[in-house]
Amino acid sequence: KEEYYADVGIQYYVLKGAGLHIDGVFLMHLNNQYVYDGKTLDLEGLFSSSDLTEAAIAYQEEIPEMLAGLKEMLAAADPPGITPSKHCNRPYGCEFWEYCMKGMPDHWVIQLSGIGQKKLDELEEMGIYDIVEIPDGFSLSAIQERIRNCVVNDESYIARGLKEELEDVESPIHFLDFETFALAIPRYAGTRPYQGIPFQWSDHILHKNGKIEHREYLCEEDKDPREEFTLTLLNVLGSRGSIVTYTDYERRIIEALARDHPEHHKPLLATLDRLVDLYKIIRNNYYHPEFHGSFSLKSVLPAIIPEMSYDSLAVQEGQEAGIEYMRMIDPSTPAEEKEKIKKDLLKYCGHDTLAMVRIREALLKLF
DNA sequence: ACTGGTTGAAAATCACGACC
DNA sequence: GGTCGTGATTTTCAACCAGT
Repeated sequence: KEEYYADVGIQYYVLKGAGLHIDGVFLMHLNNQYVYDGKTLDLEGLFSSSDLTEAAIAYQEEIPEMLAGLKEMLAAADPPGITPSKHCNRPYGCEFWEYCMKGMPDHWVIQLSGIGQKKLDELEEMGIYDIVEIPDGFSLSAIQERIRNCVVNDESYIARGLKEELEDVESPIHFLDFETFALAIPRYAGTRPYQGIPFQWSDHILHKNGKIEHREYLCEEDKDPREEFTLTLLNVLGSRGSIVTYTDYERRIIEALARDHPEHHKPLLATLDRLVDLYKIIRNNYYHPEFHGSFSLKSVLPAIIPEMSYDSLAVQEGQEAGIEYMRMIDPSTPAEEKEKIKKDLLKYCGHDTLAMVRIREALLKLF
């Protein structure tokens, strides 16, 4: 990747400047096609490296000038006058993002879902930062046009098909969410680097009579959780009823489980036909100005159900769940700490599935 | 009959945003 | 960080046309 050249170049500059003699510069890559056999890691297969010696040396001439520029910027009384845009988060997030964003409008043009740098530059050229100021003729995608309309008129968008799609399900309706962790160095036989390993599920089941039942699973031992995960999951899903998820992440995990566990292949594949993606339904059929351009559960939930916020949760996003789980199964974590993590994980995952129940319910009430 | 340019459809690539 | 679907953008390529 582009950014690694600078990274490697600067490391070379620092080490060389510290007096080390450097024969060559190499970048090591993880081979994500490598499958661990469960016994010994084959380092040759796991890693590959590319020789970037020339690129690192070529980069050296840019560094002194760059450093001078950086020093000057740091010594200045005022922060550099750079308009915040996409570059602030690419390739990595900038720690001044919050600070620089303060001056931007509540409905900033960057919130137009899917907008690229080109259109943003055009708007900046015209001095337009607020979605309400976008001129009529300006070319926008269907979804961006929808966002603009909703913001300008301060109203939500409800497509005709929303009710129909939300009701195109069979009872009992399962609302399902998985948590996974992904390790760079594979830990279990038959897995690859960064392969997502599911360790927890939550299922809110809406029965025909309106009763809501909650079932959940969390692997508590330090072992490959997939077998137990699969068995408990198949048991709770049974053979009837739609399975609602948010995005098709769960589908992909189930497909991977079916691939890696031939003994459960059939029943796992049978669940795929029952999946319904609530994210897709909302993206295609509904918008609320408080989404601020994002259809993630974290944006959609507070807009539709303000009282169900994420603030009170110890675990607030998926990545954190995986990290906390690793801490929970770590033998060096004290028992009471493990207990707390367990509670937080169950609370988080259950919160997401209940959120889906409530969102669907609230959207149906619009009709 | 050949060349060069244009057009438009199809395919490939890229960017984005969602999940973990 | 990985992965995937979606939609936009770019590239490719064949068909077409005008001019020689």
